[in-house]
Amino acid sequence: MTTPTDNASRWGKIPAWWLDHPDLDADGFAILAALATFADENGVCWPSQSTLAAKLKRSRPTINRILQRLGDIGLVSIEHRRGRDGSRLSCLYRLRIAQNEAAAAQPEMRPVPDGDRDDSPANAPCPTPSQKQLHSEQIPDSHASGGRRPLRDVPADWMPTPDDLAWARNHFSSVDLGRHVEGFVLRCQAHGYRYRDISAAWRAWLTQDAAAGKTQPVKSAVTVGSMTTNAPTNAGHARQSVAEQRVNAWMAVAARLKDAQGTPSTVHPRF
DNA sequence: TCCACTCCTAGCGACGCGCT
DNA sequence: AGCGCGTCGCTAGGAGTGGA
Repeated sequence: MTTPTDNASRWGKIPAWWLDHPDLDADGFAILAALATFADENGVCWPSQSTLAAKLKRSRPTINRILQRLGDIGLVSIEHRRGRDGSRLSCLYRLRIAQNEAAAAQPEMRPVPDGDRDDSPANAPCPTPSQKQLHSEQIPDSHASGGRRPLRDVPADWMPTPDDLAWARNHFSSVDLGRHVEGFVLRCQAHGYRYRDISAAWRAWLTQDAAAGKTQPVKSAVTVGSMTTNAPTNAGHARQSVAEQRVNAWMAVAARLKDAQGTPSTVHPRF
């Protein structure tokens, strides 16, 4: 446990994009913020659930449940730890700091030694001195204009827009988008998820799944620019899902539009 | 628009597990 | 006994819905 003096010298790094995450609520954000105050520059920490519960004035089961949720949506990875003697230690939490953080793109995320590092003062990670706001320019909130949109169910035949597909191809060229769209729709229907902006939600899911390594690579090259798609007539893809076929069709349309407009392929969406 | 009812969810206590 | 965590079941409050 930390003393007030330690708390005064300890602080955390909170990425602004967390606020825009479609599945992150106030409770989840509070825990992320609390974890951030314990985390090192790589977002790694291991305070006990009891400590978090005490800090946030909530019961430990509540903290546990919210942590599970954060793990489910990919903002935190939870690893159970054992001491040298086999005793059970507090869980290790890896905060997802970067928005497009892919598992393979985190070489700086080195494994944590097995020492009994916890939230005690001596082990509280020391924040780097370079965590000042480098970009003071405020980005206008896209939700501020036009009012608050109503929540919508994700229909069974929902498909990403050509812009969504172009964005996905630019950011995750190796991901099987058709399969991911199908999984996204099924997941939303299974859990009853509703969104104000389904496209933004899908992009967020894609980003999370790619970071968590839950996406499947394309079975063969799909080059939007050259209009090459997984044709259903291909014997190797005879079992191509309806969603995949729809996505491929959409990608073909997107490519046509792109070619027609002669615009650069780079898309810069924001969450 | 107001009221009553129903349903869902968050929060919590209690208990159990595995280990020293 | 103590520690850290998972899970079950209960309760209270809020949201949603339908009728007057």
